[in-house]
Amino acid sequence: MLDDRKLAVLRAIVEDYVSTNEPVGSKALVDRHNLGVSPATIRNDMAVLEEQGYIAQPHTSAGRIPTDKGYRLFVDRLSTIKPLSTPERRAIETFLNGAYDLDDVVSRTVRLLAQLTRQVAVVQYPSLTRSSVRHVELVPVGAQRLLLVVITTNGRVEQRTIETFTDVTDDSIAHLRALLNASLDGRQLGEVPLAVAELPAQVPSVDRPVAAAVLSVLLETLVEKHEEKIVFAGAANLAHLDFSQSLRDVLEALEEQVVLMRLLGEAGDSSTLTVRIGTENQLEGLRSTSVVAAGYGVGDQALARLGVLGPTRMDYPGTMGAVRAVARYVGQILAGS
Amino acid sequence: MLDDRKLAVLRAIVEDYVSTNEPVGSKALVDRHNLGVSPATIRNDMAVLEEQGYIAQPHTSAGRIPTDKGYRLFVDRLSTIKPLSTPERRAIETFLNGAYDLDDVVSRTVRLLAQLTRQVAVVQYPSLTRSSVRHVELVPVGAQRLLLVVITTNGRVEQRTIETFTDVTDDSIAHLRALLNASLDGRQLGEVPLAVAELPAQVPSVDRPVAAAVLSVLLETLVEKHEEKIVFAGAANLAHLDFSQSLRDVLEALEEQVVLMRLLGEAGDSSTLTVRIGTENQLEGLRSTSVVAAGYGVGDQALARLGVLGPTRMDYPGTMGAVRAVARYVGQILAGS
DNA sequence: CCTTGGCACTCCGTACTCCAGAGTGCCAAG
DNA sequence: CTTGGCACTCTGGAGTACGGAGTGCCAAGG
Repeated sequence: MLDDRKLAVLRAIVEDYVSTNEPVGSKALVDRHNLGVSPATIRNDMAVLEEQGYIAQPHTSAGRIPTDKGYRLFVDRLSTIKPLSTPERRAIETFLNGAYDLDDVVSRTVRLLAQLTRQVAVVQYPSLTRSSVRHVELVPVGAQRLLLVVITTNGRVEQRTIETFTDVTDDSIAHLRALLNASLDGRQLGEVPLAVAELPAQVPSVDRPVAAAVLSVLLETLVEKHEEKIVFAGAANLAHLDFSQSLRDVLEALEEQVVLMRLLGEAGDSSTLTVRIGTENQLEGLRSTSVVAAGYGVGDQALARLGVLGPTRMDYPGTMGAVRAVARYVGQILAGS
Repeated sequence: MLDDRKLAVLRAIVEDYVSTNEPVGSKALVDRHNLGVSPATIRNDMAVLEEQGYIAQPHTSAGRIPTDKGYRLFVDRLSTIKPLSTPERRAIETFLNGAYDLDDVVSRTVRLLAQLTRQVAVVQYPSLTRSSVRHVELVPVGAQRLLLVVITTNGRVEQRTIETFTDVTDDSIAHLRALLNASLDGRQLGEVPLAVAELPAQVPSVDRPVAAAVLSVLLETLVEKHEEKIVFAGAANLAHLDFSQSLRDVLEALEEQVVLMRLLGEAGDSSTLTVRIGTENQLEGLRSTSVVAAGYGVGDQALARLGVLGPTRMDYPGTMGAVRAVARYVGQILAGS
């Protein structure tokens, strides 16, 4: 269907359009890439590519620009991920090594990725499911309120306040705390629900209501909340693009955790790069943006995802290289901590 | 210098310009406000106002727009803070009451304020200086690393990892933890540095280096880090404004914690509203934005600040009302927890 | 001394036309 | 299948004209 030269033409169109942001014509194409044929020949090829839906022209008698389908073919078959330069690698290292905290790792990562790609970076907090409980703390706060703190092996600390609605004696709290630690210490988070189910039986009946409240909050905290937390950076990089009308939509999407979740997509292997181009991600208002995302984590197991959002007219090889490199490095950092 | 009618003219110009976003002329002015005089008279007044620097015209033969100085006079003398409507108050209540967490309070507050004012909201995390230590936890994490967790009375949890560079026995850790809690529990954060200074003497000399590392991290955590944390929301509200060239600058400023700190300004009384108009805040790129900020906290003591950033052409009375109301309500929430 | 109507003037924004340039599609020849 | 030629289309910028809004000034009136 598409011979080698037509594919070369498509690649050249994508590359030129990405770098110049202007529709590219047949003459410019033969000038900048030595294709060894004349503009007229290119025009014939372009007509075929257009008929098949890989490129389009904004107006009659303008150059061609790639369609989403064209970018898709480019990403899948015509490009190779561009490795980062040495200075870039070094920047990643020095920047991320300074982090002292999970929060800090995430916030540094997102800023780093935004700077590297000059686009909007999005990072999801690592999931806890693969880590274990290291310690549970239960502290009275004010009259009828407790603070529950769970410390996990990957350095994460989750906290929640709990309304008890009745006064609780210090003894009861101490007892409950001891019970929790005895039962949960060292346990993988995935096993927590089972372990928790057995606990109420061991609590004196007076404290049952309080224990129930604590346990339900504990489950909520570990199982649900943290999965959703996502941060972004680099919104300023959108401004110099000519988004104009849809800029507002994009900014709105970035402030919606749920939307960002869907954008980053399902967690898979750590190493897999996902690219969603234009209308491939269903969201209204993100029709002209692409997302390059990857899982990151320890070993092969992805803990969460991170990625970059930019215009469909994006440097895919470079962006993919940056996302992959950062994802790997963050994985190493997390493994070491 | 400026008689009552000239002030009324200035007020009318500000109000009209804010609502229409177009330079306002003498005829439109007498039509919309019943000033009881003719356009020619208004023109004379306008000439005076312009000479004094309160208004300016974009071009000869265009209407007038307020200058920063004009807005300043308007805010100081010509406007009264607009109280929120009942539905708005109710929205604040229901929205903020659902929060279960300090993080949650802050993130809900910032989104609420952005929505109420349809501008960019900025909220600083509450300072810890007025609260007390409720509990200190020290947990081994991996081989040569400790996790320090400090729980404070206002429900905040601070965490940091510490490199020890040597192996530490569980006994040493337990001892150090007991020591920390004995010495710091219930102490106001302001007093912590003094209390900490006395601790090393009570540690066996073998553990001195580790203790020193822990204490220095403890001080850092409580005294420095948390003061800087600031979040924002509502960037999408900037898009529909015609910022165009400076939009990038504004977005960049919003991602710089330090810049946001300076924007919110010094903490003063809880109840004081601060308004910085245009060039009054020295920052490049924020020349055409204004900031309305207020301290919030428990009682009269401000713990931190929150505010709104928008174009100088802003509804000051409405924005000030929203900021004041939200600040008060957040104070109540914090006092109750 | 302030206010008012009249009037000439300035300038913006829009609409319109015109033209060059870039790019295309098609065709016939190699 | 490739290529040069050619007529055609469309965009974008430059130039021009013009209505409208608004001003500043002046002289008259209260």
